[in-house]
Parts: sequence; structure tokens; C-alpha cells
Amino acid sequence: MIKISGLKDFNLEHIFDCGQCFRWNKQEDGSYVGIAMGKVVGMRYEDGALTIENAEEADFERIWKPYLDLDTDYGVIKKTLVEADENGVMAQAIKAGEGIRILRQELWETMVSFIISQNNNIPRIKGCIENLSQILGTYAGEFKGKDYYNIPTPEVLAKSTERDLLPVKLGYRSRYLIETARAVVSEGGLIKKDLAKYTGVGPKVASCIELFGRHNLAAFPIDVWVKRVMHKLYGFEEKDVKGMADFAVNKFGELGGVAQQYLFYYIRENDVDLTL
DNA sequence: TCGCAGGTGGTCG
DNA sequence: CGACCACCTGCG
Repeated sequence: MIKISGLKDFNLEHIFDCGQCFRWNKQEDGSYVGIAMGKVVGMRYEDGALTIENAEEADFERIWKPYLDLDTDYGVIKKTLVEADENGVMAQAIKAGEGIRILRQELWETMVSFIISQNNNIPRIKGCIENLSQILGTYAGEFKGKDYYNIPTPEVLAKSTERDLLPVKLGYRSRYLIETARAVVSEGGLIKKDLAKYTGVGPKVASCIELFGRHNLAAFPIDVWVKRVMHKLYGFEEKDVKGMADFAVNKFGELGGVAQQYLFYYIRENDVDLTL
């Protein structure tokens, strides 16, 4: 078990429920169990200390510190964002999700996850990713009586057919996933710079992959929730995606993606939420 | 029953 | 280009 204290700007609920990841689940006791970087662990944050269960001490520096982005000072980021937004809207949004951190997730997993996420809802996205991992992924381990599996590699997915993926219930997204996997394999396992070249990766998904899979904090994904919050807080027409994107670049610059996460969390919390 | 959910690809004008 | 529209699936 790992125990870390003295963390600032840290809240597991904010981190795991701000829309960046799909494999962490809140337990009855308030802790989170999930799989990341090939490891299955439980995380709990109380009395100012983070404990990571089922993890080796040596994995903290190597895996969990970078994964949780603990080297980044979010206090500085928040200060910068608040100062950039003179009308106080950002300060209000940050108050809601003050403990958000942008995880350093694996690129391929992020790509798969957000291709699946399109035109879909969170419970079903989570279910699809679990199904996919269980059917085609490698075994990652057992924790508290439950088995966990990794997201399948590009190679395995490239060799799969749409029929193989039927039980995953991806719908029309299965073709996107297979075609993207085949493209990645044909490129020698490397993922191209221009993400929008891949089937099933449009502007929104590409932006999510940039932000969550490449830790490109300037990326500002605009989804339905961001459209809502940009309308509500900044007065944009919901169809004015271009205007929102330009605004994000000018206002938040290199920190657009972090701003997006605070805004996203804020609107999800403040809107009547029937999806969770 | 039908619209909707972290959109995208294809087709028109 | 920009505005539609179909699309797997499952839930309210």
C-alpha cells in the first residue's frame, strides 16, 4: 500500500468524474477502484492523505505520481485561469471542481475510449470498454473478488472483425475502432500527429485525445456540455463552435483544456443530471 | 414510442 | 465550406 500526504488541489471525485476517464468506479465506501497502466488499484483520499491499495511502493514514482499528474502545480494553473477571466466566471467554475487534475493516460487507451464515447452516454461507454477489455484484452489481475482486463492492443483489434465485436455492443463504432487499429498497426504501432485522419476521430474526439492522451493542455474539446456551459456562462450561441474555440485560445491559451475541465464539471454538477 | 447520449462520415446546396 | 441526416444501443 502507498500512502501520500501533503497533496494540494486534489480530489478523487473531481478527478475521476470530470469526464476524462471511464475505468474508475466509486465504491460504497467512497473509495475508487480502477485499472490504469496495467495495474488494478483502489484509491482513497481522506484526512489530507491519499492511499493506494494493491500497489507497490516502487510504483508510486514510476506510475502513480505521473498518472495523477502530481508534479503539476494546479494552484498556479487556477490562479492563471482566474486572472485571465476578469468577469469571474472561471473562478466560479473552479470552485466546483477545485481538485481536478488532468491524468496522464495511455494514448492508445484514450483513443479507443473516446472513439467509443461519441454519440453515447457515460454508463454505456463504461460498459462497452469493460466488455471490450474482457473479451479481447489481457488479464490484469483480481481485486476484491473481481477480475480486471486491459484494453486490447491495436494488434489484437486489427485482427478482429466486426462480428467478433458484436458482443461488445459498440454499434457502428466497431468499424471505426477496427479501421483505426489497422491504421495504427500499419504505421508500426505509432499514432500519427494528425488524429483526425483516423476513422471515427472527428474534431471533438481528436481534441479529447490530445488533452487526455497526450497531455496537451491547450486542447479544448467542445462537446454538448461545453456548448451548454459556454452558452450559460459566456453567452455563446450553442451552434457557434468556432466562436467558442477562438475564445478558448484567446482567453485560456495553453491552459484551455484545464479550463474546459472546470467548466465541464461545473455544468454537469449544476444542471439537473439524469445521466448519472 | 421516440428522443437522446462527450459525434462522425457522407451528401447536398 | 456549412447545413443536414443516418447511425448501434439502451434507457426514461
